Amino acid sequence: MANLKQIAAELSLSVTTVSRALKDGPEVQPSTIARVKEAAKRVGYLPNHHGRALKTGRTQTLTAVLPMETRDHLSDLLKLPLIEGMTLAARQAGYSLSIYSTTPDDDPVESVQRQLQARSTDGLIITRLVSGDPRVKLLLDKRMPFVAFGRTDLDIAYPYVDVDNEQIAYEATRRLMDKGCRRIALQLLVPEDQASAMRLSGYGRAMAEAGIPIDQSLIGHGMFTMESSAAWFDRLLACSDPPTGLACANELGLLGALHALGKRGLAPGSDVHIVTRDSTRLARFLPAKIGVHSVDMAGVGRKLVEILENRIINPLGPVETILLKGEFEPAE
Amino acid sequence: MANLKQIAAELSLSVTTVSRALKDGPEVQPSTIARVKEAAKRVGYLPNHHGRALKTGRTQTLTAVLPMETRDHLSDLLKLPLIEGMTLAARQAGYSLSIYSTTPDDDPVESVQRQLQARSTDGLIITRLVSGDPRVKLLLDKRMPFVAFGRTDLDIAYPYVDVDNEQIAYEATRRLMDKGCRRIALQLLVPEDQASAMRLSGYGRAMAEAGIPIDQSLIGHGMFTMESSAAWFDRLLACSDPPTGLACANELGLLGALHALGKRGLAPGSDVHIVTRDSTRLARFLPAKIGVHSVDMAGVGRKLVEILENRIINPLGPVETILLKGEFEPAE
DNA sequence: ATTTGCAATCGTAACGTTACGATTGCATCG
DNA sequence: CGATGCAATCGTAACGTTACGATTGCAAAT
Repeated sequence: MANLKQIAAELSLSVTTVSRALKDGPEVQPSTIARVKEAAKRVGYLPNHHGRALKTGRTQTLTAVLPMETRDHLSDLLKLPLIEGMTLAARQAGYSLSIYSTTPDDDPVESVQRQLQARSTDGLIITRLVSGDPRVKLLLDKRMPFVAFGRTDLDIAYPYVDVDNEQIAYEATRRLMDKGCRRIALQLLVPEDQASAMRLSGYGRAMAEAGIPIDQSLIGHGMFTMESSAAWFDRLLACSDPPTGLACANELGLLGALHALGKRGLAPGSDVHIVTRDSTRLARFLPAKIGVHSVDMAGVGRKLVEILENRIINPLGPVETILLKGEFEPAE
Repeated sequence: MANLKQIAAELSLSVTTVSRALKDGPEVQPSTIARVKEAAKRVGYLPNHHGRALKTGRTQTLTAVLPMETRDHLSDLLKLPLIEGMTLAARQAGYSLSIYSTTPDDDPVESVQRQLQARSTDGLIITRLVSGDPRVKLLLDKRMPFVAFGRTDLDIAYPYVDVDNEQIAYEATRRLMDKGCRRIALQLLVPEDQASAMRLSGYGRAMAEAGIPIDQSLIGHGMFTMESSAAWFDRLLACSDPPTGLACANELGLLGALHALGKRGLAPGSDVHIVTRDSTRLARFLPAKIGVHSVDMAGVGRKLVEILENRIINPLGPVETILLKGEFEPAE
């Protein structure tokens, strides 16, 4: 493998000059730069990542910490476009992206701490923020560049990209009301999950405006998988006063609910009106009338990387935040 | 950040001894080892990744090259469990996993070459093999440890994990015939894609056994997205002699086809029998009778990492290959 | 008393890069 | 003509780690 030393020897230059020439240092004569670059190309020189990292402290690696909801790998599908968006944007910016999957058994704070201490990454992307998320404080304290997908309820400025879950849930609930629904079921993940909390808040706002009291039994927690969603919705449908509307947490929640409906011979769009969030565009292709809030997760991924990159380059720069409105698409 | 030097200074030992003690070197007195480890723990020592990598040439990083089928991030859903399986297994083995997404515009060989030259990874996971895939020869030549998800038609031994697509497609076709189908449509990706080639071969075998001539118009290529699948199947259904059976390429192909069926008011399981491959377990939850070949992609991811790890540790060891049978699950 | 053998530890160099502070050669100025 | 300034380049040290070949101290053997 070619290195600076070899190129230097070949051209009777110093390693320093070669190093500088390759980054167009103003101290080097243009003709020398050209000679060096030609030689570098000829011998197929590529800078050694680790030599550089050791010297500069920069690794050109970003790390995304992604939680798996369940132990057996059945994760929210939005992660796929998110990952693709992040990896592509990272690559374009000259970074490589490392995925750190965590299981429900992992302590989220410890996962972050490990990344911090090893100093093997230039920046961190954290997701699934919880109320008062301790990772935010930790990362700010340690001055590790990071960006969050999602907000939390802390009174600190930090960079994030988030979807306006409150607004989306509000709108979703309103749509269902427009269809005549008054008993509206809502899927959430866990109460600590800040996105779920915001969704609950938006749902509550819409219900309050309509003067409908909230029935706690219609609010489902732990809707991580198709199985849990199906079982939950099946129970609801079996009640004496079953829901006529449903706001799903995500694609998996939707599929589970449809399964429960199908088993009872009920039709989505007539017996029960359904609205869901969707990032794979899957909901649109189901043979069922479903209202869809589509969120461009690949775009979120790109934005996350962009903000993180700025953070790394200029740690004292303005704290960028992005709040995306979901786009509502009525069923055809 | 704590380093060997600091620990050495604190204990009045040499850096060498500290380094050895931390890896339980037999040259170091047990009591010294204990002292060193205690100190390391106390100051929160973690080895610097880049110092080590520079010295040893090992990076403790694996890279998975994953192709995006389309420019706009709508990828085969099997990638999600695959990624999760890989990242978890990599983490357990002490590696971090880097995802290198490629777009249809990227040259696959060049993508691999870049990884090779930068020497920033200990091993490569390549996927979506094509006929006579040049990457296999390249990686063997350059002695870069790698493992493939999928086989190719080269007469060289190399490590891989693959799904028996020939068998799955054969079985799928047979199932459809058992339902009485004779006009059976088949979804493929691209002709070069080796998995598609195997599926075509299995389909052909079943058709030949049943004495049914193959109608090329029933074989759909480019079934990467729900859109393309829907459009294709819609055209087929409009024919004078439409298919009564369909073997889908994957979840997205299935959803697209269901969409086309739904638009025409046709029912899966009666008007058209459907069989699909599934790794997200999504197909099982659709309100439709669908035969499912379920493939445990998280398991595939784990196996890939396992084999790659062995390859890195012992490059001259036996070439491990794994061929997974798909598990057929009839619709309930 | 000197040598030998061994256990425990050490010092140095090296991996490839970059930052910093020299050093050189040459033209220009007073 | 000697001093000054500048452009171009250089040498060295350092990042944190590990490999290799010393070196030390001490007990046992000659």
